[in-house]
Amino acid sequence: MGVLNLQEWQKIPIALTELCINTSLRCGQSFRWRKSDQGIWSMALHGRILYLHQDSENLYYHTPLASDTKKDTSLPLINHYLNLQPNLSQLYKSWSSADPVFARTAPKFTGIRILRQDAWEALVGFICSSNNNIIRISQMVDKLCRNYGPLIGEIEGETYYDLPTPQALIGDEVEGKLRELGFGYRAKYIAQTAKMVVDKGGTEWLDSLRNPESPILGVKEKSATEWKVEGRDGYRAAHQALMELQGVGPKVADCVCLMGLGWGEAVPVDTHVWQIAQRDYKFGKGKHSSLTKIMYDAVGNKFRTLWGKEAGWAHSVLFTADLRAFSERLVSKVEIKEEVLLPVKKEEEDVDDEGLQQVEITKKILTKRVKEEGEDGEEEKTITEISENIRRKKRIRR
DNA sequence: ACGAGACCTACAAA
DNA sequence: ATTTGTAGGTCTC
Repeated sequence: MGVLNLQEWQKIPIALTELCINTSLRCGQSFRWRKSDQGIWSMALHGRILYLHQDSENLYYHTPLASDTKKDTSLPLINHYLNLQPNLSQLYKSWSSADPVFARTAPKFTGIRILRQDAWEALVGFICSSNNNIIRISQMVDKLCRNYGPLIGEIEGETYYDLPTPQALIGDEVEGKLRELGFGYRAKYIAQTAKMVVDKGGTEWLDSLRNPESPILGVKEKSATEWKVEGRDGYRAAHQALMELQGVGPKVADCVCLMGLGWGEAVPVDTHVWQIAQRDYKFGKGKHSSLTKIMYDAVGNKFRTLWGKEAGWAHSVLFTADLRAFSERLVSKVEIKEEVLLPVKKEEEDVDDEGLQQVEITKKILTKRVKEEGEDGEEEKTITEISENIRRKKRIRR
């Protein structure tokens, strides 16, 4: 991508704590954005190619090749797509004051904003997401666009396709073709779901499930029904309707509700969130150790109680912090220098009624070199951890 | 209601 | 060099 000439670009003053595209565009919400090595994000959106770039003071946008009328509509489109209306730092403050766990994690993950994607795009993307990683999901969505979507344009040697409509995916050959393209078992899900969506009324049917407070571009807001801990009625109805589709379980349905239909209270509970719930919110102790439907709903209700109407937004902050690609931000580059095991004692110990046990205690001295990302570059330090290892060995019957 | 397998693929880690 | 595990789950017994 050519030289970044920001003078031709439009800009919106915005702080990184209000929006951080480097995080928001690659934390697994949207799978079509590309980033050039000069830090320019690009994607085909609503019939045009959109470039984005951000520094500490401004968000810059540019629509190369677009007609003047399309350029004129880019600002409202960006406001809509990037969901710039809510005051994010205010929301972070209120989530932090309600929840010490959030308060501890959030400072390193500011500016994470839920995008307002098209419902159909979110649906397709998240059907692809099962048992999968973000890189491959992105590759799959790209293949879908290149094989079935409309060509939007070519610039700087890059071609841009938009997502295919559901109607473009109802052919009998689609499932086989998608399998060839490496979709695996998700090929059937996409093909079936496309047919079902067309059957139910296409993207208009999907949009009928939207949060009326977050309508599609150009449609006037209406107020949603009253708040409940389990989510508003419209959200519950949308979730239930989506679950009828092939390849759409509770988690994918919640992703579509949150990122494609504007229901801020939707909390997708995946393996990451379930682990967070167990580790930091005392879920899964004793009974209910697995993520059953009961537990799935309980986790969502817990977070909605804690964080309120935009619980899904807060959830995404903790989710992102848990992603492998971002975990370096918590502790980056841990290198083990030395590990020493010192025998301390070895003895036999009484165990109630059971007999004698051999007990071996060792001290583990672990020296690590840790690099942490600070404001200006990296900081290196050496950490020494000492832990006691207790190994109970054979049982000796009395 | 709950649990266990199977399901496609690619790529890192052992 | 092969094998194993895992990555934003869902469906079917």
